[in-house]
Amino acid sequence: MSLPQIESSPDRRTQILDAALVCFAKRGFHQASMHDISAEAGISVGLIYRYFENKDAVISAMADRHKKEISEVLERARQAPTLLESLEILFTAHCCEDAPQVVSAFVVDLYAEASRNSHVADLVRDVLQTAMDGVTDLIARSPEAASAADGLKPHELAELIFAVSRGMLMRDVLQPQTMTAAERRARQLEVTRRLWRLLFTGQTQPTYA
Amino acid sequence: MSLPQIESSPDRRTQILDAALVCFAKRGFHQASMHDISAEAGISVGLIYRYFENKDAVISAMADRHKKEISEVLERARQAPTLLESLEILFTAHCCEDAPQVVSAFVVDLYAEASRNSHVADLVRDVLQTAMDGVTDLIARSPEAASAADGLKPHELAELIFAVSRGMLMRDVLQPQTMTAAERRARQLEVTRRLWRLLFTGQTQPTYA
Amino acid sequence: MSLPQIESSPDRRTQILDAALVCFAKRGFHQASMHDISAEAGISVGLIYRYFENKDAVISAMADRHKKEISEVLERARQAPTLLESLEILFTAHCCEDAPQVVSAFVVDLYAEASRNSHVADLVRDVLQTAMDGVTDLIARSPEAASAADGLKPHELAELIFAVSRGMLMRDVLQPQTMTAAERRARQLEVTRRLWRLLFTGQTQPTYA
Amino acid sequence: MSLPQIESSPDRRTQILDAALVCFAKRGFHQASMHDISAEAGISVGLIYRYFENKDAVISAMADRHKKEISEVLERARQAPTLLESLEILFTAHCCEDAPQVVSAFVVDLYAEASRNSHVADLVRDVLQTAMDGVTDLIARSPEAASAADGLKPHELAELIFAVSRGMLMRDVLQPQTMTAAERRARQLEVTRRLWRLLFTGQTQPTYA
DNA sequence: AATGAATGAGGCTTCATTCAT
DNA sequence: CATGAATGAAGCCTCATTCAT
Repeated sequence: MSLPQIESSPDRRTQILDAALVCFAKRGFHQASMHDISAEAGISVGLIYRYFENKDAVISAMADRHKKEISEVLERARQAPTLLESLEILFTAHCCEDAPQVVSAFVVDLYAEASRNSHVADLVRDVLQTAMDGVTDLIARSPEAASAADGLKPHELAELIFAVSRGMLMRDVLQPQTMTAAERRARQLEVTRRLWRLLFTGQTQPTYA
Repeated sequence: MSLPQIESSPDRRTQILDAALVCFAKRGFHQASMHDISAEAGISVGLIYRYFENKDAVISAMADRHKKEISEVLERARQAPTLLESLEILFTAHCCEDAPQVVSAFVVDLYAEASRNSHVADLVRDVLQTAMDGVTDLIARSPEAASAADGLKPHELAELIFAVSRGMLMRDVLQPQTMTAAERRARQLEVTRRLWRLLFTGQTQPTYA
Repeated sequence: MSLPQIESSPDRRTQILDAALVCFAKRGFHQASMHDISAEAGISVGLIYRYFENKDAVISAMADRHKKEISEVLERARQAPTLLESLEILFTAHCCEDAPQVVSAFVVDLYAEASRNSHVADLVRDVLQTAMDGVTDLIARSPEAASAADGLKPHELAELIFAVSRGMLMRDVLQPQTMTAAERRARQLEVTRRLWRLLFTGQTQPTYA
Repeated sequence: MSLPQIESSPDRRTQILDAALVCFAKRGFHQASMHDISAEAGISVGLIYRYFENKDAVISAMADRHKKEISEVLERARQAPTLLESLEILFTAHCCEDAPQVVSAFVVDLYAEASRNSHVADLVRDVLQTAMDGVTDLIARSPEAASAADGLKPHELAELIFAVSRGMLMRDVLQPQTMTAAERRARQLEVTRRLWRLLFTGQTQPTYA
């Protein structure tokens, strides 16, 4: 596929979206001004309008990119040798990227926005559905699933997993900004393993012991 | 004649906060204008400033009220006869009140705000800590805890419970507004029971083993 | 003349004007709010409107009162045994009252207001004219006037005297608020005497000495 | 193509300050709205904020510009051949510029503002000090000073001169706006000469004594 | 392609004034 | 006589967006 130079240079768009992520995470979608974004990107305000129709388009594009990033994470998770490792990848994706709790704040804002902006809501729902389907599939195909706790079906397990994931991400936002990405990651991993043992280790700890 | 004079009539404050909740949920903290709130409350803009120093104070007061409401829910949960019922109360508190998904959107916004407004962050963290402590205690004292899955300690179980709760609330925000409070409640209950069985039924595997 | 109780109790009016002076001096006519005044007076906002039609009326009444106070100062000056003492009274009137540089700020504001509010302008002009006439008369009748410097006529001398007086008052406003009323007074007296020697001591210091 | 980009085009600033002067003189610092200023300048409100941080900054800049104008007047006064001419320049500077009594009203307002705004107070005090020093120096070096009345020292003479100057300016504000700049100038000149004769003609008494 | 000056609507907040009690 | 809750117009300021260069 040839990339027509019209309809935006991908590099510029990326540059702007990178800047937007920082600004959105730092101040929120609607508190971040177009000027903030342009300054963060090191370009002029007007230039943003050459690549995005308006601010809402930037937000939508961010949501879109988020969707792609989640897809990639999912792909990586899929290729992990064990289910546990897959889950670890999924649960820590948001805290080891470039910025520490930047992503968490962005995602919480994304959900908040979704509750009012149906376009964003559709996107987020779509992301979620895709990811859930992927994980459901992952579980269904993993050997551990056989001994899944309590006879829960794969899609029920996936739902619990994602709920915990979202819940931890939401909590992440409250952590003082002094917490490093590594510390956040460690915390997420701990919970992931706890959850994994709970869901897939079959009879957990033998009661009779 | 009652004397509401000194330090603000609680009724007015309540009226304003009720209106603010609707507006905040509908448009978000920063997209909701003071005019929106005054219109929703059926009063003039200026009057809000007799009861709140500024918009931030309204947001803080909302957070504060949220804290008290959570405390009350916790109290009710504490008085439930079984742990399962306690959890059901905790998990459905946000979707059966007066407004349907209003509360969910508000809470997600609250966390988003917390990531930037340290005052709000402190409040939310405080709410969370109190609630977690309460539930930890609840678990520690419940007979089911003895057979808790996987040897998880009460506070670890509480952490998982709250993560799921937050995660479900976050998801709630994506539901089309056509979903009724009852439907949301049903969904929450289902997940709650699933989680409960998982965590507290002792041997997750069939009892006959 | 009997004083009808309608058309305002003089005490309340005085109380309000006293408070207004403090507020006006502290914040300026238009920066001082009616609430400021009521708080300073220890009464409710509404009560001010029982005694004054509106804020402008308070300002006008302040100007009016200023006029009467100047008249009284003038009267005292008239009764002083010597011209120098008369001048000393006139020059220091504004810095020994209850508050220190409160009055100076008020008067400067009064002139500023006069430049836009023709009602106030008329009043201030009237005050000035009356005072000038009084001092002109004082000079004309004093023995020192005979040896007045340079053959200046009484009204020309009066004009100079008032110019210096206003000029010193204006400067007063720049003094850090740490300066006490006594220090201000001392400074004013020094200039007064300098001016007096200059204007009325006949051949000043003999040149030949 | 000139580069006015960085740190504000001086022309725009000047244009805004010119408009602000008119508005401030007409309505006072705090009564003049930003809209008034923008309308007077023929630009939009928002544009002012590209050149000034806020309204206070406009006021400060006006005070700053006043300072520079006074410096220029002082410089011109310094180059006058005789002391009398120097004084005439100083005394009439404010009433012959572009606008008639605009400047007087502005200066009175500036002093009023100085009594509450310490930043402005510092500026005005600085202007005054510089000007006083300049005139003191002017006097000290002029031959007339030798025969100065009454043995007054240069700085004492300067103080009197400035007091009279300020006093006349204050009075200027009361003049009906029908008075032309020329008439104001004439009046100022008359007083200036009177003062000069008084202060510097040596023996005020006829020379034959 | 890129800039940033310019616009103006809209948000937050204050405050003079009124009026029911 | 006195209060202070209530109103709403108006002021300051921000910011998404446009457009001449």
